[in-house]
Amino acid sequence: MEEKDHITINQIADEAKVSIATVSRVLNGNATVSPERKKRVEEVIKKYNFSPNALARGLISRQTKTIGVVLPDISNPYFSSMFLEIERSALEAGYTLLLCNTLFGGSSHGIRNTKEESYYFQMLTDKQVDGVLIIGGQVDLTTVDDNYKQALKRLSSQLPVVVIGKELEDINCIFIHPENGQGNEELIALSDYYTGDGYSAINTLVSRNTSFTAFLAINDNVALGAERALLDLSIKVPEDVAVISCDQFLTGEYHIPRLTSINQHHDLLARLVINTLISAIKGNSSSPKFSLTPELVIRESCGTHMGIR
Amino acid sequence: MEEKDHITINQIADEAKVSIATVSRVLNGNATVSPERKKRVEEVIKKYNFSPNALARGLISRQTKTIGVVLPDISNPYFSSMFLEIERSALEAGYTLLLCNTLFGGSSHGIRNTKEESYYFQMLTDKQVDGVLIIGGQVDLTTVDDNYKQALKRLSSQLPVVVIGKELEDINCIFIHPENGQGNEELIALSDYYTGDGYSAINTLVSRNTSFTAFLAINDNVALGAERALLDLSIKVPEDVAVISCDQFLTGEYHIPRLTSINQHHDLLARLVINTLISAIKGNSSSPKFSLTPELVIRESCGTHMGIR
DNA sequence: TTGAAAGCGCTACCAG
DNA sequence: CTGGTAGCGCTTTCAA
Repeated sequence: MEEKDHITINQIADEAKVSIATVSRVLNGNATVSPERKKRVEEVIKKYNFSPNALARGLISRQTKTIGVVLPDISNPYFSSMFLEIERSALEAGYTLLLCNTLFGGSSHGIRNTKEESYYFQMLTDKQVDGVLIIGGQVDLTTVDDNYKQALKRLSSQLPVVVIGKELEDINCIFIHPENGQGNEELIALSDYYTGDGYSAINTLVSRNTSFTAFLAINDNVALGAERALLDLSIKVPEDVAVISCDQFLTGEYHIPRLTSINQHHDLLARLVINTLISAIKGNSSSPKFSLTPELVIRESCGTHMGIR
Repeated sequence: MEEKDHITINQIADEAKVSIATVSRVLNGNATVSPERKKRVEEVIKKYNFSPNALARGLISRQTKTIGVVLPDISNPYFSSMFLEIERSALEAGYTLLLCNTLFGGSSHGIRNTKEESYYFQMLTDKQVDGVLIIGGQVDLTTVDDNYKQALKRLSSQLPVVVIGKELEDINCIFIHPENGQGNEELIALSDYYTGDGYSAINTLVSRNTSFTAFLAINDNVALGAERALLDLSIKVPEDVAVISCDQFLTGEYHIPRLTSINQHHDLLARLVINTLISAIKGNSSSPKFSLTPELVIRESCGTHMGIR
């Protein structure tokens, strides 16, 4: 690409016949500048469509207005819907998001990254993000890898970190963990977030010769896989087995049969975590008190339209 | 958050008893440093786990190793699968991605951002990204908004931009546009990428009193909505109408009925565009020659398992 | 091979 | 209210 000329604060100052300090002042609007000079500067800024270099700014102000988001897989509706909510709140507060998919546990598309979490953590600190949001991944494991703990500990010793996941001892992050999976614990056979997992979960249950009349999936994808498996086994939904999901995506409404879901208010959770992080960035490091009451959204897949319950 | 001490190249230099220039040299490994000094510096770096500030680096080297990705909606499987592929290639080349969802046309979750494309473009240039990748959105419209064109023109006059979308005159981007929607043009009623669009498309077709025996959806979500609509109208899939999608996601395999799809090799497209952008960043601005031949993946929804074709 | 020093573009302090 | 100036942390000449 050919050399593009770029305008700096110096050229604006020159042309407006003021010092760069004055240009900086009108740019930031925090100090008082005389009306004439201000107008002159603003005109030149507009003329060249000047906008200050965020690197130089960040270097001195020590904030980049950028937040790192680390999650397993953005192609999973659970994470993408969270991400969109997070992005919206971040935007409102003037932040931009650096997204890192660790692809921990693989992805729905068979794509794998080779970097581990610590790589992303380092990169994010190098780029001087103002804070990091971690959604699931390693932290969801029963036993968390020691290297990961080390990396997370180091990360959180350098900047504010909010984690959606269960608390780890001796690590200075804000952990936010909505209570999932209460009730209906009779039969559990799930391992992951994907369609294939729902499919094999049903097969596992059936091969165990256990009998069940309801299936609670962690998300819509898993529910879809389960329904497919049930059909393949000639088990009818919802006559023989009711299927319930835990997502609240619009597609549930279009499923055949329409999916009954538990609304866990992911949107609220997303807003909660990003706002917590932003306020931590601003110096307020208290953990938020919250409670998100799950809510059942009844549709066909649990059998209510047939009078079954 | 309490003040975190941060280590700089100066402290490394002090402790290793060399100049900062020497530390910089071992950091970058481009100039020769005597073995003893090099070892000394490396030890101190390791001791403090030092990693250089990317802002300072970017300010002087004029590259941030960051790429902006602007797309309508990451919660749409088409975009998220592309994004994952893009991210993988970017990572391999040492780049990080700044993701911007314009939510142009709304999102599958009803979330809307209030910023328009030009806002993201400005932010990306401010943050000195090395290049920008634009996937769909405004560029997909029949008539592109003038403000958008202006913004895109300005953006591409400052840094390399690769666009997946149809070419716009007089704008210095690299446009890459896979040929979609060839054949089967008998009846078109689609407007967008979402499940609801598929649902209403079917209703539109039916209300027009047109008769059709096949429905080609732009993606799996639209196909799902169409199937639901057909069922609601007591039209059987695939007996009465065959449904075909253009995605290649794993969930298609689990649909009821299993979705017949056209594989358009989005993964290859993703790799193509990111590699094109990276090579443009490195100074090679030629448009790539390519052809992606779509491939039909036949499953139940088109009726083949019943001997229909 | 090495260190001193001049910036990258900006903010914020200091005098005036 | 204003301009000069000292850096932010780093890379890269330029001499030695």
